Amino acid sequence: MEWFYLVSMTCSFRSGSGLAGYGAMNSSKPRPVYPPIQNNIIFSTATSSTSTTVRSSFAEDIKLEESDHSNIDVKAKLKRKRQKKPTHGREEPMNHVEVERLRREKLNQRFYALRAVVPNITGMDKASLLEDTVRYINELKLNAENAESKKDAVQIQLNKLNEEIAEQNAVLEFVDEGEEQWRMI
Amino acid sequence: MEWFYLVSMTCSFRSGSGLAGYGAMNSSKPRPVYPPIQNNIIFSTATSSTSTTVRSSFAEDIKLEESDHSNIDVKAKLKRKRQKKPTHGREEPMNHVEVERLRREKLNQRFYALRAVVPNITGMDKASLLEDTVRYINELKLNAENAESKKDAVQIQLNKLNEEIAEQNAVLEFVDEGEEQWRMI
DNA sequence: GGTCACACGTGAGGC
DNA sequence: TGCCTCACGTGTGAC
Repeated sequence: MEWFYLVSMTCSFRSGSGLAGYGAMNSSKPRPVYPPIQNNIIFSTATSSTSTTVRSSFAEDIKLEESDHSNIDVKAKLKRKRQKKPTHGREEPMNHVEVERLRREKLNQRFYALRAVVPNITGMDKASLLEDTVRYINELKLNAENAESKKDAVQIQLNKLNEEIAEQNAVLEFVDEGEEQWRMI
Repeated sequence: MEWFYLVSMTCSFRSGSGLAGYGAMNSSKPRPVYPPIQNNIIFSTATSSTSTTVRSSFAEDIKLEESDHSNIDVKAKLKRKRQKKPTHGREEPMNHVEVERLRREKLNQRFYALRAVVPNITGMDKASLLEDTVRYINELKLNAENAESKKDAVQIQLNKLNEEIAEQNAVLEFVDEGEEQWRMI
């Protein structure tokens, strides 16, 4: 496992080597691997004290990296390159390549952010991630619904008890009043 | 807007025309557009009676299509094609193409399913979808947490009131008993 | 005409 | 070993 590297390395050194020849510079890029957050480990729904902290800071790193590098630096570079060459034979579709690379990069960052938010991920591929995301959203919806209905039920019980207590207080007051009147006689 | 078509059209007619020449049959495929479910309309969190039904049936369609077509039919076809040609000049990487197509298709179905589950989608592209998904998950988490804590608070109040009522009942019983004894004298 | 987003085929690499 | 997933460059249609 010597090819392990972090997520933000995907956004590094994007300036040179933009030749239009296809499949030439493809071998220098290792396959990305995801940081070992909740890989193949089934968590119960109650273990969210430590992992949440780690994942939150991780998502913040992603967000900072995304809003700093992608949206300003690369786009300005693209603008400059575009104005230099109006229409040539081979250097024209280079910015298209870079734009596409940027789009892919952004999409992958969103995937990483999603991976940081969704627990109980069963697989490492993107399809499994999306599947688990749908499952998790439905689960959360059900939980919220259950908690809400339980809260409503308890609230109804509490209101009923409040009425009961008010009634009992009225009875007590009446008894006290009668007792006092009875004593005055 | 005459190029509007449904989602399940992406999964149709995948059998023939697998030539290795690139970019030939690409012009007959229009740009995919997503069904008009909650597009640019901001829903509040309380409107989930009609839209949920529509989205649920839609997700079921996706699920059925995926588990029927992708996992059995195409894979069996790939197995047969693979055993026929061991190593040839041009027909060998065709199954790779088809496998890749299948993978892309599956991933897109997951994207559609996610789009059916997540409300308040701000953009039509995949990156925005994932961004809104993360936002929605955090929102749901917060909602569940709030409902749970509210439920706990109301439950505590109810327990306190129950104790109070029991105490008052004891007092009443004591008063009744004393009154009875006082009357017997 | 330029931008954006997408699907496609393809090489590479991990399991 | 083959199977599967991924990133890449490219073509293309809609804005």
